[in-house]
Amino acid sequence: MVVAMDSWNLSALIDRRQAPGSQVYALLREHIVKAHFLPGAALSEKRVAEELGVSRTPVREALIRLAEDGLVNIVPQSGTYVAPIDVAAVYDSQLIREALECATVFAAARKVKPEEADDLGRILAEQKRHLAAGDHEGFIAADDALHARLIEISGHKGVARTVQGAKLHLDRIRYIAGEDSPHIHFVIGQHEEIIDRVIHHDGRGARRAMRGHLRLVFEKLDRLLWERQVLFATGPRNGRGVGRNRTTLAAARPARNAAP
Amino acid sequence: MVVAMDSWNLSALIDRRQAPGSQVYALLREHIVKAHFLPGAALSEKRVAEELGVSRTPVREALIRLAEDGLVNIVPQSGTYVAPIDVAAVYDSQLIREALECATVFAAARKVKPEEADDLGRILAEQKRHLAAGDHEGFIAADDALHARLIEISGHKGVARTVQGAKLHLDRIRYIAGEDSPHIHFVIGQHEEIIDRVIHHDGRGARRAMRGHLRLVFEKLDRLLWERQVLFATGPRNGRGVGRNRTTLAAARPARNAAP
DNA sequence: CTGGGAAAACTGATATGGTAGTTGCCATGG
DNA sequence: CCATGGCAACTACCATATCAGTTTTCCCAG
Repeated sequence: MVVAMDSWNLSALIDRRQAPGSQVYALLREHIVKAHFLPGAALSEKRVAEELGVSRTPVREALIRLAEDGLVNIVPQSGTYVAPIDVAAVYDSQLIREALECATVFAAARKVKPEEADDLGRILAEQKRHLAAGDHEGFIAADDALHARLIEISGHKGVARTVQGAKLHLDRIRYIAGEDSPHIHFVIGQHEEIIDRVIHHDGRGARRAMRGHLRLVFEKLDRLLWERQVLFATGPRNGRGVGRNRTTLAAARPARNAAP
Repeated sequence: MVVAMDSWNLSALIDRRQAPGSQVYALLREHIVKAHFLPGAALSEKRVAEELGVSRTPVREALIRLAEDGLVNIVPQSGTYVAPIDVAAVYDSQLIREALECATVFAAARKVKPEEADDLGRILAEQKRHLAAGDHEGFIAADDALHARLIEISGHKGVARTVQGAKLHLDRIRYIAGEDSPHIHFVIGQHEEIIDRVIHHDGRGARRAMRGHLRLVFEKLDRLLWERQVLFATGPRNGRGVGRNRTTLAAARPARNAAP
């Protein structure tokens, strides 16, 4: 049976001095990506609103945004459920990330300026420091910062947003997988090579290094995806658990909204 | 002064049998992309709701989605305005589209199956027919269908969504530009080459052809972008027109929400 | 006629009430 | 014991009311 999940531990309450809307979205997204909310869990507007101490309106708006990100499925007049990890969506996300980060790093190698090169070195040093200190959280943050900075240097800052959206689905597995150490040092080395080639305006080399880097990172996630495949969704899912008794199979559903 | 734009001609009313929410979003998006709403125009929740005969709630939700697409700017406690055509965003969109369509067409050449090849030929024939008949609308539709089908064949159907999002900003200029004929025939020829290479499993060739195709299409838009640059926004914009009388310049604004 | 300031009339943001639709439980009949 | 019909409790969806902040307008003093 489904785990009760009675306690959501949403004690990190909303700061009423700021607009609750964006906060609710960010909070729920984090909980879903970090697998605090398991796939299939129901996210009732009413309950979330009560738990967070806000009205249902901002909660509803947050859920709509999450549905666009593909993190929840909104079934009209039925419920909103945390989306299963869609294997196809994960592969799509990997393709998107690889294509965009390779394209931007190529451009970055052309446009990079000396002070930006220094900045890259600084972020990498920081990441090494976090690795040595065993600060996993900081390591991840530095990793994100480095990749984002490379995109920014390419002059296509807006692309970072799209990459971020794709990364959501990759991060969901990443958090389920947990990070194991052996790959980590490879990551540092690869970052070094990418930055080195960018600094020396070697666009093709930087692109090749980036592609290798992203594929190595994905390799582990891909293995996990197959090992625990049964946990995830491969085709169109009906959101609810498998426990149906006798209702006609919900094949012909109204599908009034265009939820992805 | 700003053009009055008293008549919005939103006579295409909402079908109350379906969920209004998605309809409002689609309707507004179309009007913005097709430049029926000009950049800078104010989209008041109240007025749009009255004009469409629905409540303000679904309108608000639609505006939030449009803001995520970068088509409108929501300024808290002030108003929602059609976003100027951001030159940087257009270049970002072009990079995204090129990177993703090249990556997917490469994959499509590997995976394409005979019946899919036939399908591609059928779509192309249809496009030729529309060109001969001077059916511009149909021509565009077939163009979109062809590109979408290629992405689908690659096995990364979800990527189409991201491409569609990027294409929004390109389409905005496309509609302002209007299509002139000389390029059109090049387009057909390039489509032929892409399909031909995909069918013959020539991934690299298909990718090269796709890149050339997308760049040629963008070339004209790019020229227009520079010719009429003054009409668009290059930096952070304040949304409102220039007609301010005496209020202190809204530089230090609360900016409570994280609108892009 | 000009400048300033207060109030009214907007705006989006949030809260809440009512409605249509779906699901699941439970009594009922085979 | 199992299958079925229906009711009750849920859901998301939309409409409406209220709130807080901004902008505009307009009147009056100088």
